[in-house]
Amino acid sequence: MNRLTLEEQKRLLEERYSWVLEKAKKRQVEEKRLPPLPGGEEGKVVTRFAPNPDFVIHLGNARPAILSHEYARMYKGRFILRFEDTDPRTKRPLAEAYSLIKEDLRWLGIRWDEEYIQSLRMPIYYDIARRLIERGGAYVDDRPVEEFRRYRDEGRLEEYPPRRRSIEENLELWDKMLEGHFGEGEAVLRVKTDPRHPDPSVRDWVAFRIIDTGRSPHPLVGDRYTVWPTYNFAAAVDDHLLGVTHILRAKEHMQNTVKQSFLYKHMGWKYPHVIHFGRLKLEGFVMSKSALKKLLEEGIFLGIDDPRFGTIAGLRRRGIDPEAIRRVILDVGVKGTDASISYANLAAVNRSIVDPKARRFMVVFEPVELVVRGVPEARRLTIPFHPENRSLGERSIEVPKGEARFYISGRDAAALREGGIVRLVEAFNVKVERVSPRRVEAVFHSWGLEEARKAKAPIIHWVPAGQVVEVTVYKPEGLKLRILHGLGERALADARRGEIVQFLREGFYRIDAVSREQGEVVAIHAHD
RNA sequence: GCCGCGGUAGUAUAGCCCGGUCAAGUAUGCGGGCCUUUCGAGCCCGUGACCCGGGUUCAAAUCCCGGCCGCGGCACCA
Repeated sequence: MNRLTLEEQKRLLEERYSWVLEKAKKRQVEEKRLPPLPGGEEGKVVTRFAPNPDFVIHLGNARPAILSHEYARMYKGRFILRFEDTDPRTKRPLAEAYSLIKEDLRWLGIRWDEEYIQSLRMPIYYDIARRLIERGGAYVDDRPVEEFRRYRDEGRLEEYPPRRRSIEENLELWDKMLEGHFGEGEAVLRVKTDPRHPDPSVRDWVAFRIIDTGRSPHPLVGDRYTVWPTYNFAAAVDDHLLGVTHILRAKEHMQNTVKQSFLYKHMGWKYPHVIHFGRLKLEGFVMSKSALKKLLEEGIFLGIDDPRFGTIAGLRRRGIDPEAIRRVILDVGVKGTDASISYANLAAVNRSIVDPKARRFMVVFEPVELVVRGVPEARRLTIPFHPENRSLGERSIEVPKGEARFYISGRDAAALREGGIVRLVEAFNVKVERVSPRRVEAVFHSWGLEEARKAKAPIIHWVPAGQVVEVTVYKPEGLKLRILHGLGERALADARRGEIVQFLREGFYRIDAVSREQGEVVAIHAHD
């Protein structure tokens, strides 16, 4: 084929294999692209990912992160990372979470152009609050909540006395709030909205409340502040100040968009474009932060990155390639409906990414001894780590002359019949003589693959006795973790921690721990 | 209950804005075959969906109305 000229090759390709071309063309066209952003202009798009650092992120959080990042890149714009940590009381930030989240994002291939932490921007929020009051867009409410609710729910919010205060009075009370004249729960700053808005929660929502940081200190700023902006205030202000043009967020924020737009109106700002998408669920995985926290407290889990968790760290530890996560999220896209991804689907995508680069190793579970007599000569078998990708290298295994001992998997041993021929993959063929539960006896038959084919012999994997490493495998099954023990070939002791490998005929695994001295390996099952 | 959003095969998604080319595309799953020194990969064939009911129209997955179902919100959380 390569002796033909390029022209001849082309012609041949077109005549006889045009479908290959069409397929290739098709694939290019179908390479998943995100739909264009409304009002998206090249070089001018600014997006952000704004996690609460109260825990690590999971697959659901990764969606806005990846989509926002992807859009910023697509339009050659800016991507901002912003930590929203303005509730030291009920959603207390976790000091480690800031860096854990960044680690997860980097692993996902996300790079941010700017980084902000809201708890470090408090003076900015205070300043905007003052300007908002000066514009008559907010008032201090120092009455008990019940009273506010009564007015609100009776549709008489216009008559609510604090709402009717003068700007001067509000400025004074605001200063008092900042000076610490009020305790927790004694005063809030409310944004004036449509007092008759159909959604009561929109009516005069809270922009700032008082949190006793003496009792619940903030991990970054301790008790320096007691007047804290709510999510809606801080996020809205920052989106404007940082020049965010497009907000991509889950639909639980829909009402927040409505609330925040009142603030924008008061300030004369233009609200960014917003895209709301549905929730993303990974079937069979625990996703909710609170549920995860609870499980962790109960023990019995390997940590925040337990492979049974839908956290990014958990998926990483399980052997999922970041590219697989990216593809799945891009495939799910920006639809408003909830999506439920099956692990089979994620696994299929992952397999296609990992398969070309995963080294193959032989590991047998429930090992059964196989004794082969009559090996005609000693041989040093050189076996590549990957059937197609030779750049992954090879290892050699010695087979002695005469009697050779191996281990094969219990499952394969159980399927053997006396008198049958079986091929030890990449080695030779044997004829089975005796099968007992713990031991199989066989006699050398032939070296060649052809003979095995002719005899329709099954091809099984094996491990040479005396040259093994102990393999412990964790196999996540829902919330259970099955533990399997096996024997692996010696070369496995050289695997790198974190490497994703294939155990021949047993599926893909991530190497979780290696102890070369002890000859022990721990691996986590990713998928078949 | 109130406010809002949405419903395409088992799952996910394309198409819906700008009705016909859609007896609906793709991926994954599932069934079968080929290939292969793996039960992996690759290749081929098959399977299977427009929530329901009305309306508009020559023509509706696409537009309109109603119903049903799902989801989100209704915090001094994010």
